[in-house]
Amino acid sequence: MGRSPCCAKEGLNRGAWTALEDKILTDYIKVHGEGRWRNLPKKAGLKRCGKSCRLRWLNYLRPDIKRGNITRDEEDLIVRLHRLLGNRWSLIAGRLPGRTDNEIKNYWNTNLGKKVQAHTTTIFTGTKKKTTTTTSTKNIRAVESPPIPKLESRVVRTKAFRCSKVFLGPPQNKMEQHTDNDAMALASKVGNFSTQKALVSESYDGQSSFTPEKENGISLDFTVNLNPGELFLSELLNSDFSQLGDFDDGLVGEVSNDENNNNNDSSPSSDQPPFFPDELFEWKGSDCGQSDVISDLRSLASFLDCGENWLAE
DNA sequence: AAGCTGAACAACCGCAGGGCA
DNA sequence: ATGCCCTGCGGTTGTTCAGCT
Repeated sequence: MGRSPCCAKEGLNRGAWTALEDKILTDYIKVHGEGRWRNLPKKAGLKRCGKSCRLRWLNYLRPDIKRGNITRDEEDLIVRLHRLLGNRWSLIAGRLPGRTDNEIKNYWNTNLGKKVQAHTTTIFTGTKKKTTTTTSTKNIRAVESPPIPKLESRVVRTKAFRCSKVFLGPPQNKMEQHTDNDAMALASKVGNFSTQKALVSESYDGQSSFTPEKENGISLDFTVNLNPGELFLSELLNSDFSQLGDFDDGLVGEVSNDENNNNNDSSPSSDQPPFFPDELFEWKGSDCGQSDVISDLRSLASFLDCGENWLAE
């Protein structure tokens, strides 16, 4: 199918926005509201493309934007969420009121990514490498920050669709059957628990199914058909994980079977195995790397438990 | 003081998904 | 079912600025 270009580039301003442009855009949005970005520049009298206007508004002009340094709490949250979500900056930003995905992405790329990388290198090699962020005053915050937990590749791949109904397909083997049943038990136990959103991928027949992710030679292949329901990742992040059991603190950053997993791409952007609560892995005695996953979930849970306070500020 | 280097961040670009006609 | 539009997302680039030599 054809696609018209986002905007005709001729005669449009590019680069940094001027104060006047900012004012025009802000005034227009105050009057007409957000949206209709494509037509906005023409109506507002801006020589910008709609995309540019949207970006400028969302990343800079919005009144609820929180400017200033990323706090340690925010930094910690970013690291933890990134560990689980990967480069899902918009999702991460959704947990950081006033912060934009662009800001978080930039901050990650310039600070946290390096720190995490350095930390990972240290873990793998046992040697302390000098980081690149040591001298600049801009990086004082980074230097003062505590060691960042190792970036693990346990990333939840998310898609924003809902799931409310679960269908148990015929078990293909014992382990898969067990997992299915546990998943159902857990889903009913925690109500709105919404890992489904993160765990499932949509199949072509309109149903959703767990993607048979192969990790460490273990197939997680089982099918759970889900209709769009009420579950979102945000709900997952808001879920009361305490219902899942007593979670310890301090699990983030623990080094587990990395040696067994180092065939994984360290980049979180690659497809990653889903994470599951403990109940899904009573069979976890097999060495298939799930302890990391569980650790991540626990970490997220404990973190979110303690993190809601400041988030609510 | 001038040039160089790297960090920080704003902005751009291309792609994908959803909605609608 | 198809095609188009709109929007959002993530990766990348460009610019500015501070620190260092």
